[in-house]
Amino acid sequence: MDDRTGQRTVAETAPRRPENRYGNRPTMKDVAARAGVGLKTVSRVVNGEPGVTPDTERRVQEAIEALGFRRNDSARVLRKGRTASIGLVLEDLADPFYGPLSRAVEEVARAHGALLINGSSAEDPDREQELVLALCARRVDGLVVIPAGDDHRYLEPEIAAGVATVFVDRPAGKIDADVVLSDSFGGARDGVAHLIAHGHRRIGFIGDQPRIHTAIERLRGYRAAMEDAGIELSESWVSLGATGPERVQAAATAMITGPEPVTAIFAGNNRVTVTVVRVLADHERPVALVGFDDIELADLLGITVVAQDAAALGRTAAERLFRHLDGAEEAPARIELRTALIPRGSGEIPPA
Amino acid sequence: MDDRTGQRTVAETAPRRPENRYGNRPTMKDVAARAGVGLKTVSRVVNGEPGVTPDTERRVQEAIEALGFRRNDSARVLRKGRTASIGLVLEDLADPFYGPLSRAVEEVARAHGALLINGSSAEDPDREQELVLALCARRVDGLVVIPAGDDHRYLEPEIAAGVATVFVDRPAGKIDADVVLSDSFGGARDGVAHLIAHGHRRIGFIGDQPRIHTAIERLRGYRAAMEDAGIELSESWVSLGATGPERVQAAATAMITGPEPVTAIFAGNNRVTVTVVRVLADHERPVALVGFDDIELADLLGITVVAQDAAALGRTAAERLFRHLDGAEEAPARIELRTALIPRGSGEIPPA
DNA sequence: CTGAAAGCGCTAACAC
DNA sequence: GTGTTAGCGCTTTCAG
Repeated sequence: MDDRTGQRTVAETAPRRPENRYGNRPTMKDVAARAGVGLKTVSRVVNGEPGVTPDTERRVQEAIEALGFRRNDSARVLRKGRTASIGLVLEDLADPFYGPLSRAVEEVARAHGALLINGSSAEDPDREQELVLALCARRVDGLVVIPAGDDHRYLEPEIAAGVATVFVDRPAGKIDADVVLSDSFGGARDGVAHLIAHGHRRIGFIGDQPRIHTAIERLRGYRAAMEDAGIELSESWVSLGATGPERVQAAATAMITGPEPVTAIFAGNNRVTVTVVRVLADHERPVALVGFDDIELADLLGITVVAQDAAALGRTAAERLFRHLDGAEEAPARIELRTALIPRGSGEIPPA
Repeated sequence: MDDRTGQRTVAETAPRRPENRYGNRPTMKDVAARAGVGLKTVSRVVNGEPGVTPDTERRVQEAIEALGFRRNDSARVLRKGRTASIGLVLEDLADPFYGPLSRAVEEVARAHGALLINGSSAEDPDREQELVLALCARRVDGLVVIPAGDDHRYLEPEIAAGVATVFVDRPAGKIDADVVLSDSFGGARDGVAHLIAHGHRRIGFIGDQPRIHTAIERLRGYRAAMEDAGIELSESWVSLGATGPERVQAAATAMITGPEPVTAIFAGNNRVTVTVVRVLADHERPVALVGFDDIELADLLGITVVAQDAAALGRTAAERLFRHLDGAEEAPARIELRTALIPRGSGEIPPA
């Protein structure tokens, strides 16, 4: 059983206690026994605490090495009460808007020594709640939530119990909490005003489902721009609903071929824009287009967009989260990030 | 202190034990005391175990509600030895290739009641190892890894200790482990053969850094196609390296303007393709292009690609992982997914 | 500088 | 049906 032989195959020299449920892993106790020291000394070495002789430390390190010991953070968490992990609940990680956002949150978490648990709500309020509560049961230190639902009172006990929470992209429903979002209203208004400045008056708006805050805000921006220009709008120019290709395609087709055909379309988000671009590509009469959200390759396709910075959204939210975790006692705030209109051609097409 | 008043504001009725580090949260013990039952009975109710009278159950549920109790999974994990979470280490969640992959892994995890912890290695082997070991310390049940490094012996003790591990996109280095990947060699060969079939003989290859397995495989495919066609290739047609825009732009420009200018380019991945498309857009002489990886809007730009299914990669890997966790004793395998050539125009341009 | 004992909140094993 | 006890692997406290 003696293995001072210095073999490289660490795994084989691990102790074989039969009933250990962690796949038979060595514990600090095992390390202590092997190094001939007390449990607490091992703890000190593992955590880099002072007060250990270099010689003792070496012996402990050797034992750790030989046994292939790795501290069990579950036990640590139980004792310390902090998991050094945060949760991020978003709509769909497969959406190109959320990848950079998640990555930005991860970077901030990493800088604070925390891991990130991701979850996709699929825009389903029940699933959002289920995920959030699962994360709370894991005792994540904090939560970044892109809300799917519009009632977050279920989070009140958690927040009261100390789970720092920041909402992103859309405000929380029925509770007072931090939120970081883009200026959807202003961005949409600017985009539509841009189309108006290029001579359009019959402008369509295709947006997401009305229960989604950003959809409503962008629609408000559209209406404001139209009103500012003194344009009376036809309700046949406005379409809200699911952003799947079928619905959007139908809506866009109806708008450009209907009785009062639009000469321009404002697309409410990246998914809408992509589908509208496809529809317009198959259409002979040129129709102008401005889309909310930037898209990869939009420059090559000459798509004018109102860009929001997904990474900045995530970064700002995460930084605020960690400021709370570090003890800052700031009142819930609403942080709004500016959008940027990027003209690339499609928004500058004159009315037919 | 009695609060049978049935107030809705759950948070306020929670007990105020002063020194609890979980932000003062009620435990099962508190619930038991309040419901006037034993600890184990609460545990039974919380976990839906049988053997509790409906009446007792109701009283316990009420106490849970009133206190805002939520089971502490950290303690549960410590006891049970399973965290019901898996880790996914990839290169960069902001890359559109990985979003869908991560989402697919998440869906499988969800179906098995597990959460997903994501981490980005930024293609840095040290960071990959750091992340993987942090996940192991958290005692994730399993690991899906898109390797950045080429030596994974550091994982041997973990795997031996029972951490199920599946590699994706690239094989593990120096250890024998499951891997799920796309047929990079075959895909690249098909893509280049497609260009050759359209009359090209001077074909460039721009790929990722040579330490990345897929880069090498795709280059091999390129060489194989060229050799099959009896084309002797000039080394000035081949360029491997970082896939940042600067390097790729320089490489592409050199190839199309050099002494032996290519009439077609095969792009080794999505990032390369995007940059090459931009370069070719500014170039007067038409140059054919086939890219590895599909890209959003590639259909509108008419980019011919060799598509791999990122979601299928993730799903397959995760399913294999959970099969292991469910006790299947399968030997490490290599699963290769087919790629699909999608002609859209850019690959069918004849040589100038 | 070092170690023994207590206990984090839960579940497993066994009483009653 | 229900409760009691022990203990998961670690950190905290406090004594040597």
